[in-house]
Amino acid sequence: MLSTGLPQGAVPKLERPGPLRDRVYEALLELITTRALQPGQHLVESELAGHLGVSRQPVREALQRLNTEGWVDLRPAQGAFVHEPTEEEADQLLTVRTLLEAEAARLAASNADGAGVEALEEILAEGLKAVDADDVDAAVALNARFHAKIMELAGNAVLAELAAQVDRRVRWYYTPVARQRGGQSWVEHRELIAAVAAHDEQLATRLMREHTEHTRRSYHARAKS
Amino acid sequence: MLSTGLPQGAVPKLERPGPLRDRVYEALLELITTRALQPGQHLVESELAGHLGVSRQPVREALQRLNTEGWVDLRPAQGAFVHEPTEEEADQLLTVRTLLEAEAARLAASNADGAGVEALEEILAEGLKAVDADDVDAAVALNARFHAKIMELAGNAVLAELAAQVDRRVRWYYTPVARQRGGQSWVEHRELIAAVAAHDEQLATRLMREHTEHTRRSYHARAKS
DNA sequence: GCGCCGTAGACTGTAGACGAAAGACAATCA
DNA sequence: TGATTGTCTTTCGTCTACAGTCTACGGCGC
Repeated sequence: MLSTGLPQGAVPKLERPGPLRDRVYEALLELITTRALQPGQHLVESELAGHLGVSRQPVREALQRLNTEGWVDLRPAQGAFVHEPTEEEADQLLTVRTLLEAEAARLAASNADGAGVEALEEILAEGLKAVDADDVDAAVALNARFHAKIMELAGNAVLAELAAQVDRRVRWYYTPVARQRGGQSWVEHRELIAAVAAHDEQLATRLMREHTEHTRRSYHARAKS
Repeated sequence: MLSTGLPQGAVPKLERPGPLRDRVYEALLELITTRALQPGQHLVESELAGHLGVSRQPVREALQRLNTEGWVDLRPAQGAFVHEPTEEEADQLLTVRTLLEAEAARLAASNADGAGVEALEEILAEGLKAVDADDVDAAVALNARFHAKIMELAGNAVLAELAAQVDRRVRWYYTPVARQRGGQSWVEHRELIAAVAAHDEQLATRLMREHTEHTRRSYHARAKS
């Protein structure tokens, strides 16, 4: 028993800066996903280091990580280049995403309890509100939160980690068209929640699969235009 | 047209050492998977560096990569520790593996041509030969090659990469029991090849799912003993 | 004897510097 | 005029050095 008399949870853990490489990683990922760094662009270590006010070392380590996660290509003795997505790769990513999300939906339907369903419905409500208000940014963000919550309810950490990576990259390729589909998908979300609440694994799987397939179709429709 | 008169394909491309970090990565991964470095062990950078005859820097970068791929845990300001697999995590990994392999089987059934099926049958023949000869190591290696070939036939690079990572880790957790199941699985492989050759996607999916589920059951049977 | 505090050691995190390879450009020769 | 070669700049890969932080151990007070 601690005898300090301090409120247990209130201590803010003495906010530490945390490893520099992680912050560099976050910063670079942000720059990439927001298209501030364009696909194919050559990332010069010393430039980034100077720009971020750190040494080259943390930058290198961040680039390493970005490389293993597929955001940048690390050509030996030549440097880092922002990955250039191809049509084929985008399609393959969407296939994998469909797979992972569908499984997550199945597991969520299997595991979800009342509190989980409630949380989903809360996000749904906010999402619909955002759509009504034509707040596309909020709608997109809430969409991500919805899928993340499904993942959480699935209770499979490994699956969640893979899905998070795949999802983020899909979102990157997909941002140009993401805004179009902002509203539509929430109708599908509602059905999915019902299936999860009813513990209907098969239905949940099917709905999520169709849901992500819609996304794929939207993507291809744009790609051809 | 090159006028050197050198034989075109015969030049061995002047084998370059390649980035040091990659070789360190390979070396460490080998040490981990072979249990030379045991789970939970503290990996001291300077020790590894000295042992491998390189500086700390390449070691750090290799550890970074091993961290993102889940082989080691990198506790801030404390160093790298070989990841300790839990029962729960192993189970989750097996779930994901089942998912990925089943999808690969489906895609393989959809895409495979004569040459692909032939390659599978060749591996199968070698595998059965290894089993007959009680050569467990060869059987295990061929098993990996078989699954890798299925992945290749699936023609989805993203899927293949994820599956390779998951597979390798499953194999790591599973090595203690892998040897038991050396022979049994080849019977199942034969059926799978037939399904792929017949382009029967559903059957191929089902067979692969059952196949990997057998693996899971073996694992749990061992875990409880 | 028990617990707390201070100190020392070890290891990581970060920075800076040097050598080497790859690409670009210009000068030279056929 | 075209290709080739030499040089030069840029950038990466690696090494060494220093500062910050955590852990462990010994001494001190209660």
